[in-house]
Amino acid sequence: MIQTEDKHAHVLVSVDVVVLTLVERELNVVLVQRARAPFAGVWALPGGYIHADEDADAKASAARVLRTKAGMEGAYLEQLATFTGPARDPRGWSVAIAYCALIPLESLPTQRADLKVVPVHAVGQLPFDHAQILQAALARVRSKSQYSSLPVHFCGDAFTLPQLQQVYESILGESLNKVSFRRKMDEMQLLEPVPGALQGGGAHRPAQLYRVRPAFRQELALSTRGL
Amino acid sequence: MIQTEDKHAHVLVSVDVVVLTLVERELNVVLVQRARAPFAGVWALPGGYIHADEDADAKASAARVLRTKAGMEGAYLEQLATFTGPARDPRGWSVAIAYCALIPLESLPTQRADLKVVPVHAVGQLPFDHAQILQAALARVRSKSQYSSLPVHFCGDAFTLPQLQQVYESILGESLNKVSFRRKMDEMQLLEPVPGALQGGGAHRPAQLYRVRPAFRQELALSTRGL
DNA sequence: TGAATAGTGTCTTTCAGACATTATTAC
DNA sequence: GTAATAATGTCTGAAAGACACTATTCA
Repeated sequence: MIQTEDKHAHVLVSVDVVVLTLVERELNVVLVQRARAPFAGVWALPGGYIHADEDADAKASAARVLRTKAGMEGAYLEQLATFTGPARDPRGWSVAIAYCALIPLESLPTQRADLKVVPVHAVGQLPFDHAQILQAALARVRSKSQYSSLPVHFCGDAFTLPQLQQVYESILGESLNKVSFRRKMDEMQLLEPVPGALQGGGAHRPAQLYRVRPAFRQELALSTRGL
Repeated sequence: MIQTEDKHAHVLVSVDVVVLTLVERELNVVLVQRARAPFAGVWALPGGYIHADEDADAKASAARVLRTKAGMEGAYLEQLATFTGPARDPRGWSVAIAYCALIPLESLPTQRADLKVVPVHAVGQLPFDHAQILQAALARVRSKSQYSSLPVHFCGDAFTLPQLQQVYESILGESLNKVSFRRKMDEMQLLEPVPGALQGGGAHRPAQLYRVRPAFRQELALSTRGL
């Protein structure tokens, strides 16, 4: 490394992940108890340093943080924004590359004392600028849910259209027109029926089960005019 | 700084800025000639290191880079995304916080030999991953122009509605319905007429001049259903 | 007066939401 | 059959686009 670079080039860089899930129609966020200073013992967003020797990029760092600090695999991950400045971390000028993860409740590990799932409206104080990062994640998810397939990542492998509509309604905080919702889902060509699979169990007509088409497992589908 | 942090915490961090402007209805990008290695003498996106001792955050770093390396003040700036990995910079694992700047052509400095303005379709090879960053900026600008006031930042202080419509059409690459366009501009409450100011000069009816309302000089206005 | 573009009124088409109807299950 | 929800057909109102017409300037 050339000497003249060192003056400015290197600042503290970490990744922080806002893991969101739906619990009883409410957005919840996953917090972990910090193992070390600063803020040892405090509940915070899962985060960690970039490991230049093993991470292919910051997204890989975020995935590794989820795996090692929250025992979580396979969540949908997208970069949110990067938060910077001298005040956000007591150790000095720092950079946090924030990611947003969406995961079905069933895929969260259970029985971990260092993990908790909290309704987003009931999250109290958070260390660093994690409250601001959480707000940015919520704004992003609510905004993208208006015109994209993002919310399917809160569902498991197979789900019914009424279930998916309820997921959208929970995120957007408003009820949606059933006919319009189905028209839009159809237009996006996001889903395919699971052949012969119906979800019964109630005293009523069973619903067709659907799954996300392979093309949209990693990519989002967009609807031109919203919803 | 605690010893155990140093192993992972510090990686090379810079900001890169995609400065876009409209030249004769074409999106153009500002390139600067790099003064030093790596890629000394090569045309690239303006970029530089974060100065932890003087920058309030990465956005301030980006503004400083524009000021010092491109002689540019007052451009609209928004964070684009952060690009990371071991391969993007020959010096090793690095982080580039990319910003997107929009500026009217008239506000660009002239007569600078180390600056050039290139149509985005005619940009050749770029060093680092700057081609990818440029593509991300173009996708962002084109996408946001479909439903927001973003394109007004390509216009100067006062402009006519036909001029603004042409700016939108240039970015989106399609012609827009005049009546609908004006309805949308009206709904967004983005503009106010400059009292008594008309733009004449042609052999036809002169057009009313408008300016962006103060509330939207930094914030974007959004249109619910696009355009 | 004619050519050119600005600005507006109005009709048509398209799309989203409301409502109603049929389908299928458990009891 | 009755109750309950799934799934779909159809009508209505709102919004976007097409088109035409008026307004204002210069030559």
